[in-house]
Amino acid sequence: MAKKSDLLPGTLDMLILKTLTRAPLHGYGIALSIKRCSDDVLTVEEGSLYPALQRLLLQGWVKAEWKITETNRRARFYTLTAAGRRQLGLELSQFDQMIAAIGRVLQDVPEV
Amino acid sequence: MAKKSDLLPGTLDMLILKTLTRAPLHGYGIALSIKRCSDDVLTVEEGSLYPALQRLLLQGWVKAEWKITETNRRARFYTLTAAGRRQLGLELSQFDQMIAAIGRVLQDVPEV
DNA sequence: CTCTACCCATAGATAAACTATATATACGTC
DNA sequence: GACGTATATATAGTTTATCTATGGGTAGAG
Repeated sequence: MAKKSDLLPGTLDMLILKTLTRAPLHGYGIALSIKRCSDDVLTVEEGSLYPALQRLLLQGWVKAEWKITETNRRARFYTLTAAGRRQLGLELSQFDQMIAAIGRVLQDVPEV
Repeated sequence: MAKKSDLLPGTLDMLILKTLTRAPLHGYGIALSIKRCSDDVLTVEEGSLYPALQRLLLQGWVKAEWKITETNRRARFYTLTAAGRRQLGLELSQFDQMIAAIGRVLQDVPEV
């Protein structure tokens, strides 16, 4: 009942960019990382992840190259670009501002 | 440049329901209240607000009646129902959980 | 009588996320 | 050697939420 979304809409790009600040990763690894870091609260579906990566590539915020994984499979590894790092900074500050603003609305005296 | 949205998508219903815990309000008043509470960070556009109110009515989370405002105009005043109060509780807890999860992903050791 | 603030509502566009599906490989096990 | 599971990428099609752009209308000030 009422499981609206696996993510907070509007936060996926930020989460991906942040994940890539640690190390280049392939798509599958990004999804796993976000899932694990969030203690299974955030699940990035494939149908959300790969289109998002295409967007980020197109914007020049990440670059990609095919490599072989530790498990000996072909995979596209994504690396954060300088522009991507700037974009992450921007998104983080906007996110903080929004969350703070929402907090102000939510904590405003309940009439009990 | 990169002003994506006036709101964090997925949070509008919660903000409206929360606003109505203080007192019944008409649509215009709800929008003003959210804008002011958030120090002008959150702006609820009319094209977002009224469809949202229709959704909430349809779900039975608010009820509406036409009244006359303090400024002597006709307006629909929305009141939170018991179901709406439950829904708000649910959305608040899911929101908290999401924000906490996102926080864990975002604070996770930057590789500097 | 005109302007501003107040008030409601919908149509259409856009964007982001979802479900479902397709493809493919490495490796373990039976 | 057949089969299942975990790994890995990708797209098509749907849904949903928000936005932009409009339309209508009233009260009161100047």
